[in-house]
Amino acid sequence: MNVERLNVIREVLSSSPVASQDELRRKLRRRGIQVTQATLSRDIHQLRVSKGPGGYSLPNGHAAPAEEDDQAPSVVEMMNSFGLRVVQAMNQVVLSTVMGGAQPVAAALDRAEWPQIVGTIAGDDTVLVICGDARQAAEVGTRLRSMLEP
Amino acid sequence: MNVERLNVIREVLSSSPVASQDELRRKLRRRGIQVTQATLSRDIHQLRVSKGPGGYSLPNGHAAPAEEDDQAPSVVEMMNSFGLRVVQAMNQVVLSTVMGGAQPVAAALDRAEWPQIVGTIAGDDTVLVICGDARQAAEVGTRLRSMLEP
DNA sequence: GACAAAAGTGCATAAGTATGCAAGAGGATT
DNA sequence: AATCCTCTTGCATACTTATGCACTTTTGTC
Repeated sequence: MNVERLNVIREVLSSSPVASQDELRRKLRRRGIQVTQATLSRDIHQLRVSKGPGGYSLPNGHAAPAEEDDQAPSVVEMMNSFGLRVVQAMNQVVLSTVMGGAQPVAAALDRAEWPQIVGTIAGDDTVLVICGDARQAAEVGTRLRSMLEP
Repeated sequence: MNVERLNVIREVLSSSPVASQDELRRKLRRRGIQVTQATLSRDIHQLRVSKGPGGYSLPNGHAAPAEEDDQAPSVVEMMNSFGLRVVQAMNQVVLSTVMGGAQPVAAALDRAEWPQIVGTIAGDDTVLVICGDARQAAEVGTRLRSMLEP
C-alpha cells in the first residue's frame, strides 16, 4: 500500500527542508523507498502539500492521509453554479457567489453538515461560513475552492 | 517602480484563485500591467508567495508595504446618510445603520475595494464587514467611525 | 477460480517555473 | 559629458512538476 510511503513523506517533509521532488525521491531512497518523481508528484497532490520559499511544507492543519471524502453533491452543484471566490480569514471562510446565489449555497452547506462548520450566514452574494478554528476554516476553504470552476 | 505591480499581484491573488504564473500574467494584463512570466517568477519569490492545491496564496502573516488609501467618497456619503454606529469585534466590524440602509452602504464598501476588507454581508439595518485580521478591522473601524456624523 | 473494475505505478512528455546573461534606465561621481 | 553602479526586465533555456497512456496489481463479484 502507498499509505506507508505517504507517512514517510510526511515525516521527511516535517523533519528537513525539501526543495524539489527529486530531492525527496533521493531521501526516500535512503529509507528504502524507491519510486519515481511522477509518483511523488501524485503523492504530494494527495497530501495537499504546498511549496513555497523554503521548500515543501505540510498543510497547516495536518489532515489525515487521503480523505477523499464523502460526496456533498449538493454543495458541489451549488458551488459550480454560483460560487465565484473563496477566501479564508481566521476561523471564517467568506464565499462570494453570483448575485442571489448565497442563500442556496448556504442551505446546501447546512444540509451537508460538515463537522468543521459551526454555522453559516448568507447575504445576497456572500456567505459567511463560521468554523471551529482557523485550521478547520482552512480545510473548508480548500475544499470549497476545489469545487469552483477550474 | 515595481512596487505598484507587487501590490496589484497581492490584490489579484487574494481575490481569486490563480493556478499558474501565466494565468497571473493574463490577469495583470487585463489591469494594464504587462510583464513576462520570468518577472512574475521573481515577484512571487519576493512576495514569498507559496503554491499549493488551490493555486497561489499569500504568506499567512502578511508583511505588506503600505498601500495608498484612496478616498472613497461614495462610502463617506453613505455613512453620512445611513450610518449610526460602528463596533469592531475580532477581524470583523459591525456597522449599524438606519432601517434599509445596510444594502447601499455595503454596496459602496464593495465598490471602494478597500484592501483590508475581505467581504461584506448586509441585512436590513446591519452590515457585517469581514477583514483579513483584527488589526485591519481596527483600521476599517476607525476609518468608518470617522465618517459618522459628529 | 474467472472475470471485471479500480487503484497504483513507470515512462515519456507536456506544462509550468527559475535563472544566467545581456540590454536599458536612472543615479552618483569625477 | 563620460564613466561606473545598481536595479529591473526580457529572452532563451535549464530545471521542476504534472499528466496521458499502458501495464500490473489489488479488490470485489459471481
